[in-house]
Amino acid sequence: MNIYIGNLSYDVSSDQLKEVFEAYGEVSSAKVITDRGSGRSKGFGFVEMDNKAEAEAAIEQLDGAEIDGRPVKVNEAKPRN
DNA sequence: GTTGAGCGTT
Repeated sequence: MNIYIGNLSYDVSSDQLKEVFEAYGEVSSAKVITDRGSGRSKGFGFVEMDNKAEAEAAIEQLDGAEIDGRPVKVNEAKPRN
């Protein structure tokens, strides 16, 4: 399952994002999107979890939770084009 | 600061 995380702090790295989600299950990949030109975070990211039940639990538990002082928005990701 | 890449080209 693919998960979108919005309203992320610019200080959160892909590794930190992965650590947060790993508290709820196995994370196959995690990525914070950074601006290609400036190299700075765009304030959102993605996490992939193989186990659907764990993914749904992570979304439910982490939506609105604070990461680095910011209440993040978490939901199932749209497909990338 | 809300739905992904790439930077020697796409």
